[in-house]
Amino acid sequence: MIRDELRQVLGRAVEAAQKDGELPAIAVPDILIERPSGEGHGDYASSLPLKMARSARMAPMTIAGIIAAKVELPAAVAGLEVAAPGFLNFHLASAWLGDQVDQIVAAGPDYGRVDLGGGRRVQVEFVSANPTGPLTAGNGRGAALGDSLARVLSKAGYQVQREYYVNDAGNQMDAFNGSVYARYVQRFGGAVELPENGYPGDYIQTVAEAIATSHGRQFLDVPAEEAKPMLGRLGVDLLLQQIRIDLDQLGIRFDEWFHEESLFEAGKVSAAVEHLRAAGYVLEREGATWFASSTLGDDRDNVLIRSNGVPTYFASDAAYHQNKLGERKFDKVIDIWGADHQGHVPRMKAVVEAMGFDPARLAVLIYQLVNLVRDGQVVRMGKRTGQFVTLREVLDEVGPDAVRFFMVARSPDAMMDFDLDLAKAQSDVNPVYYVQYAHARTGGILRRAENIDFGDGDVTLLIDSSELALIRKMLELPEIVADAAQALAPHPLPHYAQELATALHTFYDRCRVITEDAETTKARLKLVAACKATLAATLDLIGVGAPEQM
RNA sequence: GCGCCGAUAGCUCAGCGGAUAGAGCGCAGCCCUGCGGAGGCUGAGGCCGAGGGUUCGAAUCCCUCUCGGCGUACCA
Repeated sequence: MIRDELRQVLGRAVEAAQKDGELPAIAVPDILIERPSGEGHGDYASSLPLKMARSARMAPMTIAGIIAAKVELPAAVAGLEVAAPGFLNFHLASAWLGDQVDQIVAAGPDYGRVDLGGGRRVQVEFVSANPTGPLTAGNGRGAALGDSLARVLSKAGYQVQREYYVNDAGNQMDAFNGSVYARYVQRFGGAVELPENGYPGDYIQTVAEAIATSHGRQFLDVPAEEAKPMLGRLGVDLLLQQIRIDLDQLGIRFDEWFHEESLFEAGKVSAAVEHLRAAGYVLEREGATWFASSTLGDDRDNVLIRSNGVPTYFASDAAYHQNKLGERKFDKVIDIWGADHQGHVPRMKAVVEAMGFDPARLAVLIYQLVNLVRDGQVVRMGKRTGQFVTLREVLDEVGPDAVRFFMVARSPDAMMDFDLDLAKAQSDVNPVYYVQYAHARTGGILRRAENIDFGDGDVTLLIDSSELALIRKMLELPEIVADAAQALAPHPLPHYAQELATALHTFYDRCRVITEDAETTKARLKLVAACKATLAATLDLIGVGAPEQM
């Protein structure tokens, strides 16, 4: 990446100046290369002289002049200028810019790839919604975020595994089992009340109905305490099936569906507790077994095993993370949770550390919850309340591409009001269609020029301001990928996609591609092909389709 | 109470230490007898929640406050 090259070039220039005594031997601050905002500030800029001024006890402009004199510019850079109050502005050479078009065409769908990961293994665990109900619109946000992040990391040279953690153990399952049982019995006219903290949602009746259809009334003859888990098991399977279908429609495939129950079956949960005990982090108090998380920065201790002998969700989660980090040995594990699990973060970090792992190997991403707005009213979401809008409804109403684009575009930190009516009303002017249209347009041009071989197109003919602007915009993709991978934040991608689409449309409006001028035609076709590849790569990272025609 | 997150154009949101604060939608104009007008161009519209501080420089960092979301269980 040219950005890294400029960083190195500046570093060497400072070093040389220090060696020659033109600059004092102070510690050099991090060299940041940024994209200047205004016109006329070049393609890249650095404020390094400003940052050095204080400790060097020299005027920023003087430092800038010294660095500029010492710097050895790569061929890509046509000029470097010093600008008040102490910026260094780089201008890219248009010959080099044109050359990048060839590079992009050669890279094709691979364009944008950077090697940050060096093949290190990263696991992204996301969605992981309880299989006690359908996915909600809120889960859709975690789904879009997680999958896009996985795509970005993969593009950035990591070996990525996508995992869905199925919470099919614990006392919420008891509540679920009892709920399905009640609806099942009621279906056949029996009088069994929904359990006290059961699931009131209508979908439980749908599940019970489905089981009644496939299995008949056979569970009525089974003692209740045996029938409940059997019915619950069938219910979970049905719901997981639906969850897979929803995710599939969003273009999300998990490499692994990891069942919490398997940890109990293999004795991993008690093993984890014993592991913590051996490490000296377990204490018995009030009849329960506690994890001493307060000694590791959490503000309170946490129960691992209740006084009734039943392990908490936290205990199995400890075992789960031991499995991820210790047994499967991922170099990095990224958990993506909704804001309602935010309180779980400090103890999870603490338990990972207590088990002897470097806590930096675990990153927990929290995304703020989604408020669904319908008829101007916020719909409170939650499977326990039975009041929620399903992902399915949103998918049916707005379509998967718009859902993904919209969900990925928001910073995870920002709470989000998803107005269904608005999303529907806006769907025909949705930014995603604007970007997809740009891609289809490149497809249309190339189809029209099928019989023209533009392989030897001369890129030095691309000199219109809109052509150069488009090339510059395409060159940003690898930087965006690198930044997104580093920050674990894919949300700049949709914004970039829009800018790229605008650059294409502007070019299209100013420059006719297919003309009598064979040479210009070939050069521009090559530019269009490069843009098509860049758009497709960007859309792929977001997880939406890149249609050939619309 | 304490902790985490948010507050930027009429609306939905980017920007999160740099040079005149951006985009989409909406609004007001303009551009088609040429490759897909689901397009392009121009304009109006901002005490960047409030107040202090740090810095050559703050929407961006620190402190206080206001409002909103979430968390603060032997729930998950």
